[in-house]
Amino acid sequence: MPELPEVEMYRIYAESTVLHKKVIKTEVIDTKLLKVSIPTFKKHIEGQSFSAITRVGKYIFIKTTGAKYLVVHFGMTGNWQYFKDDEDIPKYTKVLFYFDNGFKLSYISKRKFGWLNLTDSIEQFQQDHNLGSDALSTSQSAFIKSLDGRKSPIKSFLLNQKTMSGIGNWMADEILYQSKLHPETPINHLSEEDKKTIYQKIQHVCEVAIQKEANYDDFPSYFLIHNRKKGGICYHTGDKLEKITVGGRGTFVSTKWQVKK
DNA sequence: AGACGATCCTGGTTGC
DNA sequence: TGCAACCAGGATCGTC
Repeated sequence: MPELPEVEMYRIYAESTVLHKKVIKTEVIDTKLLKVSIPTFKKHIEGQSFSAITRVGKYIFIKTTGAKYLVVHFGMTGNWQYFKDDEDIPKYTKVLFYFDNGFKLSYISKRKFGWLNLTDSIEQFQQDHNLGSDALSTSQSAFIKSLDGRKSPIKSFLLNQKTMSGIGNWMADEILYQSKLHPETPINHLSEEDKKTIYQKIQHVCEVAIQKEANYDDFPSYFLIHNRKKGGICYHTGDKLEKITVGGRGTFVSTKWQVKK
């Protein structure tokens, strides 16, 4: 699932393929994934070049030489691909960008959970959509302060993009596994030490995942992700992982390793 | 305001 | 083997 590290890879991919290229035409194959009308979309994208590509959480913002930014979210099965020959058009292509060098960029979405949008500025978009700062650029003090007065399970908070963005389901499980904390632990039961640990593990998981280019197989062996499946075993205790639901999401937990407070 | 459950969507997996 | 039922998940919306 594209979470912060995967989306960072998509950003780098776009930077090395479509940055500074001019869009001569767009083709919207599935209008449902477009948050603006097709005429508005075409008006602001066609004829413009992509001048900068940044990422906040799981969102990518492509600055155009026009007035707007193109906002891209990949949902749970999204991707994009740069290609030239028509026969190479990827399956599940939903939107196509044609460039003046003959290449195309396909926005791919298998389960249609992603979308494209336009915005005047990144800050404006963050305000309008309650999108907090990127997990990698949130300070420890801001993170700890944002936990004040909350009682929900810590995992639910990590999944919430409002104060800190980029963490999705597998990362939340990974962070809490490495923090040795049970995902259902209420925030108000966490010690100051726990909060610091969680913050550090957020940074650690993000950094390692990006360094390994989001290839799960290359992650260190103590990472939960290798065993995050039915019948998976805890790396530390050798016990079978439990599958529970937290915040409405499937959650893997090693009950002996991860303390519930 | 914060918490929480339902909803969207469809390919892949599981179960009979 | 074939088909139906279920599952996955991020963000959003409505409700308490």
